Order: sequence, then C-alpha cells, then structure tokens
Amino acid sequence: MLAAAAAPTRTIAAPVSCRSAGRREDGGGSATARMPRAILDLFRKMRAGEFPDGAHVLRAKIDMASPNINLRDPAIYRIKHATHHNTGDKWCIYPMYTYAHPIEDAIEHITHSICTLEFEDQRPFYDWLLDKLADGGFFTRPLPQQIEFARLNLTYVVLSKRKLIQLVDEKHVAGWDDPRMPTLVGARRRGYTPEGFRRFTDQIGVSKSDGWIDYSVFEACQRDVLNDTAPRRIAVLDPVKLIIDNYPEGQSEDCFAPNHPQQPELGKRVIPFSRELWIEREDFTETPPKGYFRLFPGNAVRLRYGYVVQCTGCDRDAAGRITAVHCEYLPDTKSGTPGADSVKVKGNIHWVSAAHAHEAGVRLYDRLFRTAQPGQESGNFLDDLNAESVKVIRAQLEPALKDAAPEASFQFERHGYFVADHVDTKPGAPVFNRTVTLKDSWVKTEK
RNA sequence: UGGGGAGUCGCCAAGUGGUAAGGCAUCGGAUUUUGAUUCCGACAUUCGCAGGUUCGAUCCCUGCCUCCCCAGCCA
Repeated sequence: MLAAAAAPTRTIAAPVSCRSAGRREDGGGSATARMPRAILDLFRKMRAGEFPDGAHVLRAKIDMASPNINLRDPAIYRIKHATHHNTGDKWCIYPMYTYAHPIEDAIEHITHSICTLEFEDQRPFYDWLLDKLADGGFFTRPLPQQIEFARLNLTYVVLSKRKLIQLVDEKHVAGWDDPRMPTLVGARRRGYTPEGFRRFTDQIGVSKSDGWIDYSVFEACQRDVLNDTAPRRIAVLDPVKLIIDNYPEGQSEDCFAPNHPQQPELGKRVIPFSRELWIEREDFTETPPKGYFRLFPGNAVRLRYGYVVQCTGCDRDAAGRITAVHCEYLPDTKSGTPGADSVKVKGNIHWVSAAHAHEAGVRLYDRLFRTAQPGQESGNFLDDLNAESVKVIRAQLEPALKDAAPEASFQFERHGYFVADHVDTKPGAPVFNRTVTLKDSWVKTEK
C-alpha cells in the first residue's frame, strides 16, 4: 500500500511540506514557494528516515480558504519511525487514513464505499483526491463514491472496538467469545442464529438519522427463528420436589411429548413419569396472587403431557423453606388417553421425573448492561454493567437432553431458547446457555 | 463560531405534490396441554415549529427551533 500510494503523490498539483510547528492555518504559504523537485527530495528524505517524527509532513495543496477544514491543505503523509510488518524499518512515512482510503477503494474498483456519518465532511477530500488521480491517469472514471449512513446503535449493548477490548482486557467478561459479547464468536456461543441476524437487519433498515434500535427488536427476531426451528424439551431450572402421594412407589410409565407443537411431523419423544418429580419452585405457592393458576393447596393443574394433579400441601424445613410439594393424581386424566380432558384445568406446568432426570449446568444470560445507553449518565460505560448478566445454575433435564449435540438449540418449554455450549459440552454431559427467554405476559400482570 | 448532517407513533422506518406502509413495543379479544406460538382488532386528522406557494404540502419555498458530527501529523 505504501508503495502504491507514494507514486500518485507526484501528480498532485503541488504537494507541499512544511515544518512541524506549522499548523494548517500558517503552513501553506512558505511551501508554495518551494520547487516541486526540492519537495520531492525532502519527501524522500522523510521516507528514508532522515528526520525525527513530526519534523515534516507532506500536505496536499488544495484551498487554505475553504470553510471545510479537510480541504485546507490536509496532511497526507507523516513521519513515523515505526516497524512495519512488511517493510520493517526501511520506510519511515505513513499515509493518513483519509488519504489512503480513497486510493484503496479505487485500486479495488469499489463502486460505493459505505461508511458512517462522521465521515460526511471528509467526502469533498475523497472526491478531490480521486479526481486529481483520475486526471493524472492513475484511475479511470467512474470513480468510487463514498456514501455515509448512520451506524447501528443497539440499546443495552456497546459495539465500539475500544470498549469491547476494555471489557475483555479488564475481565468484565470471560473473553471475546463470552456469550454476552456482541462478537461473532460470542453470538454463536449465545445461540443467536444467522437467520435471526438477517431478519434483524431486514427490519431495522438503513438511514442517515442516528438513533437507537431497541434490543427487543433483535430479541424478537431471534425468537421468531428459534420458535420455528428449535425442538421443544423440558428443563426444570429451579427444582423443588413434587410428591404424588397416591402414585405407587417404584413405578414409572412413559408419557409422550411432541417435539414441536406446530410441526407434528417432527414426532414425539418419551418422557418417563414417576412418583417423585422435579417442578419449578415458582410453580407452587401457598398464597396465590390474583390470577395465579398454578399449584397451590386445593388447586388442580396438569402436569404437561402427563396427569392432572391436585395439590394437597407442602413440607418445610426448620428455616421455613419449602422442601417438597404434595399432590394426588387423577388416574383417568393422562394426556393422550380418552379421559384426558375429563377434568378441565387452567394451569399446565412442566416437570421431570426425579429418578430419570439428568442434572446439568445451565447459564442464564441477560443483558450485559442495565441501562439502554451504557455510560450515558456517568460517562463511564462500565458503571452500567449489569451485575446479574449471568447466573450459573444446576438444572434438572429430561433424559432426551443428555445427549444434546454442541450448538444444538432447544426451547425449554415455558422458559426460553437454550443452546448446548460448543466449548463446554462433552458427550453425555451438555452445558446449556440461555439464548433468549420466551415472552412472558405473566411477569407483567404480577406487578 | 465556522463547516457538515438529521428531524414522520414510545423505538426503528416507508412514503417525497393527491390526502400517513411495515416491524418492535403497547392495549383489547379468540384459539391453545408452553401465562409461548398463532389469529383477529386497537394504536399519527398528522409528518420539529411558523409562515408562504398550490385546488391540494410530510413532500416545494422562506424563516426559526432541536439534536448529532468535524475543527488530530486518529480512524
């Protein structure tokens, strides 16, 4: 790139160099008096490393009276005694990005060079440079065109490289592939799908007004895709025992659950049922709030894909914590049998047979930041880190989940979408990452 | 201050002279063995503000207001 860029400088109307002390406002005048040959000679000495950093700079002569400062004889090469990965220490000048960029675009036959809004007032220089180089025969028209659009700002997310590096370096996250990171490797471990990203980009559009896309738009896109593609499975994330007192000890039977309620062609899987099950702690309460239709003493619910049970009470330990919930099942109500609908219930909770469950690690991820625009208030985005952006738990899974393949996504019914982590999952010992929760209108009515 | 941009529903975003698409969110209601999904319905007499042109303006003109970016030998 350096070599390619060096040649064209000779064609610029009158490239000039000036003393390091001179800024744009006062540096142009003396240089116009210099002869091109003298300037070329000086430039070669700059390149050869005969001057210290900052001693000279090569500037393009354009228009010192321009209201656009980028046209006031901008610097295009400066001296830097840096070791280059290709040229080593032989070449001591480096082009400015604003100078190199249009040339690179032209060399690569770029037609539309898309960039962000902050480069808008750089465009006149971009056009000026390529126009000069085309006049000099280095490039043919039509020339590349720089077109600016707003960058993507996503609420609750930081995307700047500087900030991402800081998150990793200062170990606020586990690494570049931490599932909370908005990186390709992070998104992949999180279980976000490529199709979900495509849907997202289709929906947010492209414009020149800089705004903030709400993270819920992104989540909705991921849910859309996962809802169609992810097989359903049962996982109890916060287990408490449910004991069916009138079900024989030691007995078990098979229940059948569809892999996808909207796609029966995907078949069913077997889920073992027995006397002692794991259910979610939050699916039972002794003091039900208004509208609560899960387990509470006297109430009946369906054990999804199994029987209807009636709650009889619970056990507590010395500290008052519930250790087990008790119920009795209605033998004729098994899902899939003629009597299944003989008893109507509103509630429907999931469960896993304690004797058949597979315990596994699950990471519940949430937004990395707790404010929509991290750092907006305090000026330091780290102040807005969400302390609860990850919760590592042990969950009780249905047997079919034991052999989940790395990167396989599932919907854990009533919870959300989860993916088998491709780094930590071992054969027969999956570890799951929560991609995104299901929508939950109950948490809203609760408040 | 000078220069460069942007202002259409809570958040994005079409429309650019003929009387305001769509998505997310929200709120109703139906279906549902996921308080999910799906489905139906509601959701800007109004397009930053004020004038003007026009039969008619979000769109054209004038003025104003607000917000963002630049003023590195950074990218």
